[in-house]
Amino acid sequence: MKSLGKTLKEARELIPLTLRQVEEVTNISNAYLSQLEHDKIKRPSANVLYKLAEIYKIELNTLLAAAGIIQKEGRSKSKLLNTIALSAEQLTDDEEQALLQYLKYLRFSKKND
Amino acid sequence: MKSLGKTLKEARELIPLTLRQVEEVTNISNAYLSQLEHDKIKRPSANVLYKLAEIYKIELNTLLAAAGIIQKEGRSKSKLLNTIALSAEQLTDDEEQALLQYLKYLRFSKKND
DNA sequence: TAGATTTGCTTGGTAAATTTAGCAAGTTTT
DNA sequence: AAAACTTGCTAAATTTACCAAGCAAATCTA
Repeated sequence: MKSLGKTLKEARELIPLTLRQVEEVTNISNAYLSQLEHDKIKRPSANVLYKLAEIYKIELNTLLAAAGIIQKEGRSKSKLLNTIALSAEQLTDDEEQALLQYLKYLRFSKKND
Repeated sequence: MKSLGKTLKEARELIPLTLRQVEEVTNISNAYLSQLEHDKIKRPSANVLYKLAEIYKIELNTLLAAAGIIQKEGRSKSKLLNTIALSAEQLTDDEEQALLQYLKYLRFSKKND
């Protein structure tokens, strides 16, 4: 299971945002964000986790699971997939098509091995 | 909107359980539980909220709302993005990583044009 | 090439979360 | 009726989340 810090850092870099940009939106200091990403914080407040889930466009359950608070993800396979899907919101139509094409390619090449 | 403390106290008395019984199950001290029920705690950890939602058999969202962390419900995704997420469910972890890499590449090339 | 900005990070301090200890009012037991 | 236990509560002590300030490496600018 990926740690909370790693989960947060991946989500942030995927968008991508700097620590200070996240600070500006969430009012969570960049210092604290850095500590979170290095797993220095054991029990962050629900407030913080929710704000980050919101800005990173990932499910709160994903963060709760990464933080070891809940065990299983419900039924959606992985949190990375939510990350992929939702962060794709900022892509242009062309880029979205390209991503779909690439997905098709992945699945196709899978069939022939 | 009912306060977090009132929500917790009502839920506990409905079962019913004493503060010390809840403490035994959750490892949250009865002293702290009492403070929670009197709204002395502004930002409880996600850990605490989740454990209490579990033992009281109420939705975590209910507690988050009572704590003023979330307001409403509803998450809207575009259909195309759902397609992406659903298709990606059949991928292996390696393929998932490849997709992530490709998304990053799309983002990156977008930044420099 | 040097100054200015940006970025992630660490350190030190403070306010707030959480626990320990213990009290007062009830309830049970003998 | 008084030990003995239970229950909710609070003050004090401890731990930790969270922030302000500032540093070093990287990147940008002139």
